[in-house]
Amino acid sequence: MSNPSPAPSTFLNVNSLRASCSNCSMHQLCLPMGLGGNDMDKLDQIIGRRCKVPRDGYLYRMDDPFTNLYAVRVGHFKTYQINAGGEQQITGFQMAGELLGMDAISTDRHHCDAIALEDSEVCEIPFARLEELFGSMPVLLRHFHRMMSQEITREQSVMLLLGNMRAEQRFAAFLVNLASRYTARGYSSTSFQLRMSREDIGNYLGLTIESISRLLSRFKKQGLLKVSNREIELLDPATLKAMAAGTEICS
Amino acid sequence: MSNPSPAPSTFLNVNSLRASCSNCSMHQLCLPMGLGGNDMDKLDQIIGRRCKVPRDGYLYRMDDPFTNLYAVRVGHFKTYQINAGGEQQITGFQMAGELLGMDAISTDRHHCDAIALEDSEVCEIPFARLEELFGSMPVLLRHFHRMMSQEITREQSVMLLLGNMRAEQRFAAFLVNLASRYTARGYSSTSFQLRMSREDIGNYLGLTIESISRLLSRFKKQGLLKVSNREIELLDPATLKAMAAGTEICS
DNA sequence: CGCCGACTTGACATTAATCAAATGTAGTGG
DNA sequence: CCACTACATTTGATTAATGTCAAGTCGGCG
Repeated sequence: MSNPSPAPSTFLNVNSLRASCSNCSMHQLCLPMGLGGNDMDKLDQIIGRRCKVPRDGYLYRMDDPFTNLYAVRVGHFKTYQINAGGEQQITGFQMAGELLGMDAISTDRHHCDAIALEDSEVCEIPFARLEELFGSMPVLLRHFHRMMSQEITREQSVMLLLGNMRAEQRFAAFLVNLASRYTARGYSSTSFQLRMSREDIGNYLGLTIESISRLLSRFKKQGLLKVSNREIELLDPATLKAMAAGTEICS
Repeated sequence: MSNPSPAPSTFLNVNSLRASCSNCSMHQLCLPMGLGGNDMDKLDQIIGRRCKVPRDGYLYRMDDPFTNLYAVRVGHFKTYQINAGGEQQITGFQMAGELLGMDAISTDRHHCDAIALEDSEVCEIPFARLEELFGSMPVLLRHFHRMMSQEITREQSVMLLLGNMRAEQRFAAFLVNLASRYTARGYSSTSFQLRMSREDIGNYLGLTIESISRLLSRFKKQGLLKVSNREIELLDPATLKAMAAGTEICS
């Protein structure tokens, strides 16, 4: 519930390097997926600065005017909403190759805060210029639609998680989801570091920090994983997957 | 949890009338919003059949191949997900002027079931043909992006609701949301009929049918609303809004 | 009239939240 | 290297919110 209130001064630490999709290791997962060399060049030309965001720095804040989408190049982010009563809900954790800011298109203002979980880098994508490209680059447009659609289905999965799953199941689903995203990026699917605090995990999953801590202890005792601070090793991914899917035999 | 299992035979009851945006009362809320007469005609030309879907009939089912988006012309729908363990989560209730099927773009298969809550009508929008229009109709494309983005923000609000709100707050938010959508459609914001069962409401809000029933009784006793079967009259919308926002003084 | 499904209400159980310590960890300065 | 602080995490005891189970009631329809 309590907001960490990172220093608001650290907005964007601009790096004069221009971003380039062609030589970015994430281009198979990110916006330029499937583009030919020619189209890739055109996209490169509109992509703006490559920006560094320090740990706990804001990438953007709720109600900021919307001008850019951001693609995560390095690092991790969290996005969260706050309502009038001060209740906060983390709506996602974003990693390299994922797009931030699509929720702002509908009103031209950002609907959430985005904060870096570690020192990170993003590519700035001026949305107006991206729209100009759409007319002549159907492959780009199609992939952009897929990315928005994917965000919709991701959120639907979270709705299922928050609306119908027990604590244990939520947490298993969370771990399995992280594992699969790291796999897609060429990292180990069983060993990784949590970039977010227990509190952030709990907030995202609709649970308290104490519940997360207890679940970690229990999973460890059950031999499902090893944990040391934020370092995680999944010892029994199959059982975790079954728990997440709700198909585990008994409990 | 238990699925009503509507007759799967009632897929689409085709009506030979062609849909037309120009004379549809929903065009200010729906996909053609803001289009000039010329563009509207072009959109009309690609829009396929106008389809009737009987109450409890499926508009589409999970894993069906994706070819069309659907705009609700008349009636109401619900969409829901089911996971491997059989857990079900209603992800939305759609009314006239709202678009169904955007979650299918990412994989070319529908990610949820869509069922009519009453006898309804939709306009079929062949997505491949819509994409062809995007190149030459930037206004249409922009509005389509707004609609997808709006769906993302809607789902984020539901995440906040499911992750952080108490039962009472969730239900107030649900009622207030319905009221505002009816207002936007020119209907009363204080008197309307619930098109969905208590069970559906509970499922959507992550609560049980008993909780919904008790909340209705309590709100009635507190003078916040009148209820008779599915007929609702909001007597104190201001307090309901404050409850939904989490800004109500005490409880 | 009587049945059926949808809803309501009550009694009780359970899950996860809350409250309260205790412990661990990282960073800082001596 | 160590003491010290601030903060994050773990663990335990208790409570509160909501779920579960079990009757009942209501309304519509054949």
